[in-house]
This record gives sequence, C-alpha cells and structure tokens, in this order.
Amino acid sequence: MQKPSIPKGTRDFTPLEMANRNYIFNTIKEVFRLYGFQQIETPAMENLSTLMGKYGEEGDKLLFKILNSGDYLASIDEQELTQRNSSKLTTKISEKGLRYDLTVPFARFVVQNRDKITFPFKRYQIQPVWRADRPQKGRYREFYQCDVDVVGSDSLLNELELIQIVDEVYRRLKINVCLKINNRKILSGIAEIIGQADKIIDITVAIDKMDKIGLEKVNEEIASKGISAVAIDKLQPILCLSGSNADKLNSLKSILAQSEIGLKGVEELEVILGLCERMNVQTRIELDLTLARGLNYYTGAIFEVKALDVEIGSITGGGRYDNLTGVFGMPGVSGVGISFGADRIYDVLNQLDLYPATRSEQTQLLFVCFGQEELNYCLPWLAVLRSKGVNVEVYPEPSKMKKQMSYADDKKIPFVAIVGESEMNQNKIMLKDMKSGMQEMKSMEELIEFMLLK
RNA sequence: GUGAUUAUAGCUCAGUCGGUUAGAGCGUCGGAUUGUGGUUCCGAAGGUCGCGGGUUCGAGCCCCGUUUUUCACCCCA
Repeated sequence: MQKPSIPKGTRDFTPLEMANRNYIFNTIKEVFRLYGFQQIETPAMENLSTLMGKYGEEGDKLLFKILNSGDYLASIDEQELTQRNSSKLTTKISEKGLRYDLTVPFARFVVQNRDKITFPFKRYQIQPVWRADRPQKGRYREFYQCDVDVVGSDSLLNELELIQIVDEVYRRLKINVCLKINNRKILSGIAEIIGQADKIIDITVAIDKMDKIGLEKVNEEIASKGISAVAIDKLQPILCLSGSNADKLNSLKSILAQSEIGLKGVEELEVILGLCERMNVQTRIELDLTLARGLNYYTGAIFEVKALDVEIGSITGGGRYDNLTGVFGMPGVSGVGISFGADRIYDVLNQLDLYPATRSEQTQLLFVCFGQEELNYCLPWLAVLRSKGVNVEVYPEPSKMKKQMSYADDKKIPFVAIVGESEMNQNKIMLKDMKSGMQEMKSMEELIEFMLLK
C-alpha cells in the first residue's frame, strides 16, 4: 500500500483550520467591500502565452506548466526530441499554465471584458496561485492571494485608499505591522542621475537586499553587474539616507534635482503621505528606498507590509503599474493594487494565537440517536430548527451513549438533545448544556426560542 | 539551480558500543459504566525502521546510491 502524501509545498486544512482561515478571508472581504470593490474570479489555468514574460526570467522558471492532453508528442518530430532542448520543447507540449499571481490574469480579464466593465474598475479577487518555488518557512507552492486593484484611474486617492485598507485589515486582525513605501520613479531617477538608467532592474534588485546583506555586499553586487565605481560612489548618500519620511523626501529633492522623473516620484510620495496624515492612518508608514520589489511591471508607488511580531517575509505587497494592459492590446490604462498573502497572515495569526473566541460555523445542537422510533420522532424537529437557521445535526446511528456524547464533545457542540420514551410521550426533548452539564425538558417552541437566543 | 538537514506505529518522538522478540506519549478501538461527554483506571490493535545495494557471524545504527522532509541562498506573498 502506498503512503498517502500531497505535493511538496501544499497543505491540507482541517475544519478547525478552515474556520480560522475563513475568519481571515471574511475580514479582508468586508474591508474590501467598504471601499466599493467587487469580486471577480478567473480560471486556475491561463494560456501560457498570457503568463510568459510578465514576471521576468526568474518568474517564467517558476510557472507550473500543464502538459497538453492526449498524445502530446504527436506533432513533435524525431529531431526535436533528440535535441533535448527542454525550453523549446515545452512550448510545444504545454500550452497552459497555473496562474502565478492575480494581477496579470486581472489585466487579461480587463482587456477581454472591457465591454462589460466601466472605469475606474475596482475589483477584488481571492484565489490560490501556484509557484514552482522551493518551499520553506512562510513559502508555499500553493497559496492564496487577496488582491484589490483599481484600473483606469491615475488619481493618488487610490493609493491612499489602498493604504487605508491595509490599515483597517490589520487593525481588525490585531496584527502589528509596518508599511514600507517607495516609488519606482525615484529609483529610476536615481539610476538616471548616476548615469545608469538602463541598469535600473539590477540596481533595485541589489538594493532590495540592503537590510539582509548590508551596504558592503550590496555595493559588491552592484559592481558585479558592471556599474562603474564612480556611479556607485554617487549611490552611497542615497542608500544611507535617514531621518523622518519628510527629511528623506527633502534630501531626495536636492539629490534628484536634475531628474524630472525622480522629482515626480518624490512629489507623488509627498501627496500620498500627506493624504495619509490627513486621514489619520494609524499604521506606521516608512519611506524605504531599499524597497524595490522584484516584479518588474511596477512604475509608481510600491508598498510592502511586514509583521512586527513574527519573523516572516512580507505579508502584503503591491504598487502602481502604468501599462500592464498594454501587452494585451489596451494601452493607456493605469492601475494600482495590493495583494494580501493569506497564507502568511494565517501563519502569523497561528503563531500569535490571535483568533477570536466565537465560532459561528459549528453545529449548535446534536440530537442523540437511540433507535429507529426515536429517529423518526427527531427528524421533523431537525427540519424545523434548520428552517429557523439553527445549525443542528443528528447522530446517524444508534451507537452507545458514550460514543455519541464524545462526538459532541470533540466537535465542541454546545448543546445535546436527548430523546427517549418519556420525552416522546410528553412531546418534548431533553436539552443538555454540555458546558454546565445541566439539563431541562423543552417543547419545540421553547427549544426554538432558546436556540435562537444563543 | 546551489548548500545543509531529516526520515522509526495514524501523529510527536526515544532507541546506549553494531548484539536476543524495536519502545513511549498522544490518538484509535474495547472494557470498568446498557439514558449521559470531559477526568481516572485496565486492555487491545497498530512496524517492510523511506527505498535499493554493500560491509558484517549479526545492521534501525556503519558505507554508497536514490527518494523524501525541513532550512538557508536566489526570488517572492
């Protein structure tokens, strides 16, 4: 017999775990709706042509590809097979892939459904994504993202609302977080003034590692990408910027005086931070120039949220992308969005044990089963209770009392109805409170009233 | 892709120097207790020691290969 197992980097969730996860999803959804976002879904799989090339070279490698159905080698000639060129062969035997994130499928959705949507379009989407990464702490191959995006509006008000959503979600979940913010335009400006505009990706990837590997190693990495020592010298004051957000922005204004795009970035951040202050956003917001984010479609503000009390990667991230729909043939549509990493939030909540006590999902009342006659008597009671919205179940077979009571106990069902000859004669049931152990005879009307109060 | 690490009962883990029949706790099932759960006590079931090879009189333990787990790097939620 084979040992049962699931693929690496995936997880099962028990009923208790699902109740906890639904608490997260429901909290996030409620906040999204407060800001006028509406839900959509897209397929788990997309055409590979939709996904390829959107996440950089690394991202392409991390896509799960789906083998074509049927005789997928039929159209491959002998020569191609013997060449053993995997990447070339892949395009012929695989035309579909599992989605890598929700943003790119969303961009595809917008272009494909443009006749059905009105701009600005505010959508949220809560679905799993798949990445062929090596799993490790806080990193899975299948995980849920909760995305909110607005497309078709350049207004920085959208950035404010996304920050307010972050603020509200983590306030409700009781997780202490720090929101890091930066702007890709500032990073571009920096690359521009040191005369290395084309190396912007290399530079941002390197400085993103600032707090991980330190200044010296970052400089080494930048140098290894073929950037001159003079340019690296010019980078130093920027990397070592400190003080309040306002201080940093002021310093940047003089450093980036010669870069139009850089100044634009500074100005955008000033507006966003000003709005946050006016709206009294509680979450600590930190301008962090080392925040670059890997996904290369961002063009404006970029965000990342870190939990303060748990050692885990970022739990939320996002930013503005000016032309994501362009690759699907719809230029000039700007979007901004963020993604809550539900699985990491779940890990954080588990570690800090921050779940509320109430669990509305569970059964509220169990009918004990003595035999066929008693069962026939109970079934109409169950139907009535259910029609009133009470979660109720009956033990499906006449097992020993002990076993049935243990079942209620394990499942944390707060009340048990016991029905035998004397109860049936009186047209009542015996209701037992599992917590106190007290029990009392109740008529149908009394029982309904009692259960609805609970 | 690179470097470590792990694997023994359903789960978590012991297992001495290589030596008789591989243990514990939890869980499951049964009993003490046939209309009353949690606590307690008693009992039972449950193992190809990841897999394949090698060394040895003898391997859970040593060697080689392989798979798997976890962690770090890369990248990311």
